[in-house]
Amino acid sequence: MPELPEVETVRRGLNRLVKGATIASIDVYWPKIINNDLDSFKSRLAGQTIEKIDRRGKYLLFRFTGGLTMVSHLRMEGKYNVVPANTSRTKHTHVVFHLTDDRDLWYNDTRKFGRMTLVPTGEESTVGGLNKIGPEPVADQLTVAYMTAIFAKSKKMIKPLLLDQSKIAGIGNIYADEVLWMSKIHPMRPANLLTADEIATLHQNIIDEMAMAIKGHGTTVHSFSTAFGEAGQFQNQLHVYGREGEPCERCGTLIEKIKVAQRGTHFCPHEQRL
DNA sequence: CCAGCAGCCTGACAGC
DNA sequence: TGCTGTCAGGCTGCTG
Repeated sequence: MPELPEVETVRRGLNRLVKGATIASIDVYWPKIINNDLDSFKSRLAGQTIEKIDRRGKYLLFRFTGGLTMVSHLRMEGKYNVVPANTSRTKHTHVVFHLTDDRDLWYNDTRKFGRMTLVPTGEESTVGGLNKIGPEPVADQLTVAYMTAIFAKSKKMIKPLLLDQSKIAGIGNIYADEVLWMSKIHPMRPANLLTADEIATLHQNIIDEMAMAIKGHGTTVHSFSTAFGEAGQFQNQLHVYGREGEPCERCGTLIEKIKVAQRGTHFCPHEQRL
């Protein structure tokens, strides 16, 4: 569930299902997922109530009574589920939060890449990538002036720059390809060579695409059958991601897939020129 | 500063 | 069928 629209969909699902719930106890089956001392993580959360779940970029912020925040990053495959108490866990259930209302909140993660960190509320900006995270991709926080300034300073290729969470929060591999196609910009173009018109177009497309994807409840690439984010419909509205070999919707040229900065990258070689 | 690459993990899929 | 290599929506840390 990785990019911002998917994480936002999970956040909304969690607020609907477990806001106000109280943790009775916690079982952890893959300790590396917890960045804190395990016993302290469990004992500090026992008895705490979930006030709400916030989000910053791709990070979920569970706000607890008692002034605690649990920062949770899903990385590639992390998922939350709510199940009846004592449901037998699956091979990919690595953390179980037992709630006091006869339900369990599961954290499932096939590849075990996700991480959780418990900190005093207000200190979440010390956690991992949150200490240097860029503005959210919404109109009142991400401005054309800001993008113009950071692009002018960088000769890096535009795609890896869009994926850099310290520059703009929340964009991942799917939406980076999508917004570059919409903006007719080659993914390998050095950022400092974008024109003012291209930056303005890209800025608008980033904001519109994120909003549209949230409205569509995110993108579901693999067909899983559980959890909150999986009602995602936005995969039906992708223009280039996963469409290599298919004709570009605008010009008919076949979409190509290449590697850019070690990431699979889809683009139209006719319209997206270097 | 940057680019490149290994590492973290498991599962799905293509090709032999 | 089984084996091998590659790939996957992310991020960190190391190297040159």
